[in-house]
Amino acid sequence: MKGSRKRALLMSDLAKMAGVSKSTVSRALAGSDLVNKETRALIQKLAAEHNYRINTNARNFFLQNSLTIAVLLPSANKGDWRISDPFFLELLGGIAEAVNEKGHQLLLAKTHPQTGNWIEDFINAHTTDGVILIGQGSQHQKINEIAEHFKGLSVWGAEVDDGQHYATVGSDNELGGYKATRHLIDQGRRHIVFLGYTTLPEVSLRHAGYQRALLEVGLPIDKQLERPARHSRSAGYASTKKLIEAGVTFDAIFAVSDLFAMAAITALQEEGIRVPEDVAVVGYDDVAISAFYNPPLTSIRQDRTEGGRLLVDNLLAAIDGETPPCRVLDTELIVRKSSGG
Amino acid sequence: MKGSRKRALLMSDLAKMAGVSKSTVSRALAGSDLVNKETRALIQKLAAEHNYRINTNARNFFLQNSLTIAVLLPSANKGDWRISDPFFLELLGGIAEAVNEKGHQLLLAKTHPQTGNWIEDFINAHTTDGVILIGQGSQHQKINEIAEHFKGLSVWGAEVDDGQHYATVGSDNELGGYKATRHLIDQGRRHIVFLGYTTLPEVSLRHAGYQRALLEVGLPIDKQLERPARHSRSAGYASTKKLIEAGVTFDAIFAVSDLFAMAAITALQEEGIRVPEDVAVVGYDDVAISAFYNPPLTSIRQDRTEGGRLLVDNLLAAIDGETPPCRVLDTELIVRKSSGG
DNA sequence: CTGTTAGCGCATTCAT
DNA sequence: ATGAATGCGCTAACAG
Repeated sequence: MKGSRKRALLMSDLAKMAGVSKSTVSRALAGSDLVNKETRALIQKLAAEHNYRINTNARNFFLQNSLTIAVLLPSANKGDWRISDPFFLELLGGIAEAVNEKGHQLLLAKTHPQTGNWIEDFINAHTTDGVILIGQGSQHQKINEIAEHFKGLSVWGAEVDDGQHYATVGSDNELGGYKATRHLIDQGRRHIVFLGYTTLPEVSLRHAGYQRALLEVGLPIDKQLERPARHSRSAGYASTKKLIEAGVTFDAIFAVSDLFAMAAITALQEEGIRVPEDVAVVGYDDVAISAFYNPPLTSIRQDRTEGGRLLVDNLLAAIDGETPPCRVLDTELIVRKSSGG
Repeated sequence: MKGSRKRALLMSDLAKMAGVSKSTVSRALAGSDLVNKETRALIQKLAAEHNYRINTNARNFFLQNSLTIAVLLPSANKGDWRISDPFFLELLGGIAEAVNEKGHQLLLAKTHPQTGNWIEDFINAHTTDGVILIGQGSQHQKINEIAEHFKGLSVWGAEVDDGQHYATVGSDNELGGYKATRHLIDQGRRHIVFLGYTTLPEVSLRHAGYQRALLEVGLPIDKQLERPARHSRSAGYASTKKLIEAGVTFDAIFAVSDLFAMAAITALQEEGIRVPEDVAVVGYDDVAISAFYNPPLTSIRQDRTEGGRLLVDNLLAAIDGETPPCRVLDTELIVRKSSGG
């Protein structure tokens, strides 16, 4: 570290102090039983007293690993980082927790999927032991190709097909979509808008759940009510505005993210449409602010702590040569005022 | 990287292919003029074709640096990561942008200030070139002690005093507090609550601005209106509830963060108090969701992109042995519906 | 139980 | 303009 001037303490220094060899110090610090209890204690005391810190660079270099895990957040365009969705942040928190528990460090990187250098850069730079991808987006093909020859991958998203070479972690999207829609139906709503971009695997599954709920109670599937809006705040707003302008009749909205739901509600209220009286709204993710939204937002909760843990578990397993399974998290319907409950 | 089995391509491999020595390859890849134009081109072509990636570990080890910057996010208690405030996330986005531009990587770490292992661990682990601290919190003393003998520090927060050994980057908190309060006064409000925990340097300055605005127009400083609530969502909610229960008269709230403001608004509305008709509210940060809150939130905007850039600039300067100055960012009042505008 | 030796992959003298 | 030799700090054989 350039910042501190004085030469750092080395193992050889400790060795001199303790009157032993570097190897013994190395072993003692690693807690090896191979070394005499007293010498070990002495060395550890010395290290603590002199505030010795191992040179991680040297260690990683020798060990050919880094105890570091990269988390890649796809960013649509510069500035508009998708991480701006609190859900990803909360998930990141869960990942950080788990990564720390495993004694690893977390490297955070943004990526444009468009840009050539992508996952591969990390893979080969030897700078991380593995890569967690947050959101597979519409990159399944590309990811799958990479996963074919590289195993240190763990992906937040949805299982796509059987020929998939990487494991995903994600909530039970189909069931989540079903629960949300079913809840709206149970509130007496009949014209339920689906707000989301079904090209994304996760969203596509939520959409399947939406349709299942409708069919189950004999409601028609009205294409007019399916708004293929992109996964962003402003798009949710614009989409809802267009829906209103088009004069489409609806009494509920299922939005595939809370942020999206909030944007929709903003649009509704600007038009004098009341939530939940005129239109009931359910979101997805149960982001922290949702409880403090006005009206408080009904949402489908995904457990990010558990999600982060599973992502890390899967990754470490993959690095060890195992083939971890795709994991599906429970979803929970959190009923608040926005759905009329 | 354990994940990929086949031995990685080394410089010596490229050297063999090109029929030159390792040194030449090293120089060619670094773009040195010392090497013949044609050989250089050949080597670079070869490297690209065979998808050569330099072993970052080895490089860092030799160079004694890491091209890595750690960002430390203080977390109050496990699980409740302060990063859950979108503002920090947005700031993190700005930092990531700047870090990338400088060709560095970003290591993200949570820390409990209580826990012994803190900044020092990073400093001595040689794993990062420097450390960015997000929010000095109430740790000024501790940080200052560290900064005395270690220069690779850059801190988001507020300048505390002249004997300070580290540089901060932050918005003009006093002016921000003033602008917010003055705006409420201009809306005809007279009983303005200050919601924030003044132990934090940043908040203390915002509070100073609050008082300046009041004094300027001859309004009394009413201690009853100053709520020393902690910097968290739920506390903002609880604090506001208590204020109402106590029967204190007020017609406006200046909250020191948007999240805080939203929590307050939720509390108000639960009690049937209308925003902005009965109570006008101004927040701080102008977080992305604020525009889509209901009512849309008036707030003091801090430029996180610029903030991130300055934090990184300051850090790199500090690492190079310079003594960068504390930076103060402009603030901008964004008027939306919550303040009655 | 402990010391000696060697080498990870790179960038950099110092030669040519 | 290029090559040979050196060493960064550590761990892991291999000997004792």
